[in-house]
Amino acid sequence: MPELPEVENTVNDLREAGITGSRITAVTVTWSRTVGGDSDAFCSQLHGRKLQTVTRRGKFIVLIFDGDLVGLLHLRMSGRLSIEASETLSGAYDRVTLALDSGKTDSGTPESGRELRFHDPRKFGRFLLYSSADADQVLSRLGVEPLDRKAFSLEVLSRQLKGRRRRIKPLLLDQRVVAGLGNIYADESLWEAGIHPARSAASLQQGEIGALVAAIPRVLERALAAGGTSLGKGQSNYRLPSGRSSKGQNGLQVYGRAGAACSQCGGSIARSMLAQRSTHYCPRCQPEARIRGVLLDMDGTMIETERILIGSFQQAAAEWGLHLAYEDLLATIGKTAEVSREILREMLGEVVSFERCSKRAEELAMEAIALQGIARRPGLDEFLDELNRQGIPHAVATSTHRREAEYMLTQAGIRDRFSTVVCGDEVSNGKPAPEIYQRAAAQLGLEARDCLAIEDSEPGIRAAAAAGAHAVLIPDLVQPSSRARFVAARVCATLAEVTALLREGALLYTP
DNA sequence: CGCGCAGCCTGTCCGC
DNA sequence: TGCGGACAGGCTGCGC
Repeated sequence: MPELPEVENTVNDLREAGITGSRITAVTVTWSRTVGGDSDAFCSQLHGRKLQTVTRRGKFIVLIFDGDLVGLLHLRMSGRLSIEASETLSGAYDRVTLALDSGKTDSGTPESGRELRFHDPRKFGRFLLYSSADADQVLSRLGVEPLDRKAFSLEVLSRQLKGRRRRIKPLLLDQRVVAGLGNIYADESLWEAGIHPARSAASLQQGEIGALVAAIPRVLERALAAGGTSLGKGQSNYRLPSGRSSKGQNGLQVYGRAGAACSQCGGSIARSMLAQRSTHYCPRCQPEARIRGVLLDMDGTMIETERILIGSFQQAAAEWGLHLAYEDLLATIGKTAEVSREILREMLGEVVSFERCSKRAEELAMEAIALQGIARRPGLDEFLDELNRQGIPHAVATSTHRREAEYMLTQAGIRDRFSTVVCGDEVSNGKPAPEIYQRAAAQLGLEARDCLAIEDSEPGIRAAAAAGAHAVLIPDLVQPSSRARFVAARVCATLAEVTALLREGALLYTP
């Protein structure tokens, strides 16, 4: 049950209750395994000791007694401590009870006897005694304290994660790595850092580790301030020793919220099993992004056809005496085919039909291409080289019809770099419908959600996102709309930037 | 090294 | 209402 904030609150509550300085006058154990199997040894060791200090390390409550005796108390799933007057009836789940002498309060008034009771329905909790040297040895196996600002740094966590192929969530739950995180706060922290729980630790970028280093203390401090997290109302629920209530559960963003809306993106919180623990996350804010293939748009993404097409259309219109502004034509880029057709139709007015003009424009474009070829967009060659180097299959996913696409790819000198090309005339619904991307992924033998899709236009990025691909937007001639930015998983300035991410492994999150 | 699984325990909740 | 199964905030040990 309890994680670091609940344990910390418990410790604080014990301190406030003023039990330090008390002497143990009687010890009762009703479940011997709680104390390591030998109740008699436990009782006789504790009897007559004076409790000197109560502290916490990770999820352990550390009770320091006089005479080199240290109690390490772990609440595990359902453990709870309470301080009660001796005459209070003992509960059915009290596994260990320490009677404390009537110490003096600050004012010097004698108190009636009190008892520290270890209540633990599920019996997983442990209360073991050690010499201080042995206790140190046990505690030394724990990882860094996440609330220790100095100790819990980017460098320290980076070192812990470096080269480890283990998934990040089980790693965070490993007390040897970070001491005190449990299932709730591991999920919450990963959500806050925007990291998918199944990402391999080694795949995390410095920036992501930085986000985690910031998120973990934030999440824990918030829970601490709220008095811990208490779920449900049953016997095994967390309560403070004093019986005060906690309300940290109200601040949870993902834990126990499967199916509910993510407060950041409105998407649905998912729940799955990871390392036998239920795991909650937002698939949109915490993308897994297992990139197994890359799908590339053609016009504007790989080759500079948009400029040629605009120029040709302008030239064609001029043959009918119409002088269209380059900027106005530019505005048709990034619209769906239907919308841009309507805009162009309006520009041409009664002078010439859209069909005639675009047919002429196409001829002119082909002439221009035949004459000058088509330029590849900067960084394309290096990007394709990198894909080949890493053995990542890739395909073209274009709205352009087969005949023109083949011609343009050939003229641009990249036709032989693709064995898979899906064209607009081969699907029933063009972009922004997801069909082109779905088909391209299928032809690579993949699912679109395992693919990176690279696009320059809004309909394209919408198609890619709708197919479930990890959609990267590289704006070409027009500034991306806010909607395009919203659906894109990432916006990059150039293909070179994507190549760099690919080299770093930032787009290749191994599960 | 990292994963999955069983085990340790009892209570609660959900569907039938 | 009863009954079986899934699941619960933790951690360990084992086999692959």
